[in-house]
Amino acid sequence: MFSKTCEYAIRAMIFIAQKTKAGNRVGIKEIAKATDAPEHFIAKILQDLSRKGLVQSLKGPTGGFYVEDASSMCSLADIVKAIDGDKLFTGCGLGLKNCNELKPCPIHIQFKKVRESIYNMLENATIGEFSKQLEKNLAFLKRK
Amino acid sequence: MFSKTCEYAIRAMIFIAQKTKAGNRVGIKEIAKATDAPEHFIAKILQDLSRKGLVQSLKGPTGGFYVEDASSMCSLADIVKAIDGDKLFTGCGLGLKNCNELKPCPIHIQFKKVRESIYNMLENATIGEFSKQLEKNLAFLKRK
DNA sequence: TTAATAAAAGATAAAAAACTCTTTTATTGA
DNA sequence: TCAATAAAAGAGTTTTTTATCTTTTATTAA
Repeated sequence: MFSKTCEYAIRAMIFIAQKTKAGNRVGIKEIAKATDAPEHFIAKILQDLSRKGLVQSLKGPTGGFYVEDASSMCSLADIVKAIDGDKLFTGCGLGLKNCNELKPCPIHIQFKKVRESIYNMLENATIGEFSKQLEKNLAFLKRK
Repeated sequence: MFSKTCEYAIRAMIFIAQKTKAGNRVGIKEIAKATDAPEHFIAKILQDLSRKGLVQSLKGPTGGFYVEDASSMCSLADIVKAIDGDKLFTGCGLGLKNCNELKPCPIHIQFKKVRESIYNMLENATIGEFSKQLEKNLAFLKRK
């Protein structure tokens, strides 16, 4: 469904949002541990998200990653678009470039419905909401 | 959503089923052209599907690929499972191995619904049905 | 103003996915 | 039986994704 890069990104964003709410900035090492992701890899991913404005960061001592108020309202769809692009939401299920209503691929209609339900889910799911769940221990981010 | 390999596989299976209904076996070259796939690559994929019994083939002159009656009832879900495995249907949306009802990841519940709708769609979509659409020119398989 | 800290940036490596080419095997029909 | 045909099998190559390592830049606080 999502690339690994995107999975790491979502996990990291949720974790950072939670820490921000608690009033802390958080470093790469802690993020990597908490989300069970390769440290240098998640660093690259966050660099990218930072350039795109989905997360904020500060260098130096007491530095780290955090999210601005606006960012905690960002949806999973925003993250997925930033990392994987929008092919999941708009592309043809069979990878055909010229698939459309007029010249549909065989699974066009069925696939459209599924895509819409995925999009709705991701669009309505904000990072801030999830970080609440995390805090209440109603959800988890670690693999083991 | 699906790997490219899987997309090619689905396109090829639909095309072969249609040709079988018309009473013909069909060669790799024709399949590659009709589904806009790399010839040697789709050959490998069909070898695999053939070993798994989803498609049949005969070597030599007049040989080619075809589907047994039973195979034309095979669903998209069968093909996806054969090629991509079942991680799309069972895996965690965030790639967590230990995600479950008791210890859910933050998107667990939402994701479950989406996965179920994907599975239902793929399970209820048979190759035979699509080949009918193809024949009636109600659907298409080529990229250009 | 300097030592420590932490992210940014750059370069490289490993693994997986996508794709290609060549040789072998099975089948046909002349 | 033999030449032609077509898939199977084997052995690559290329590209993309995932991951790691090293150096640089920015910031802080002592």
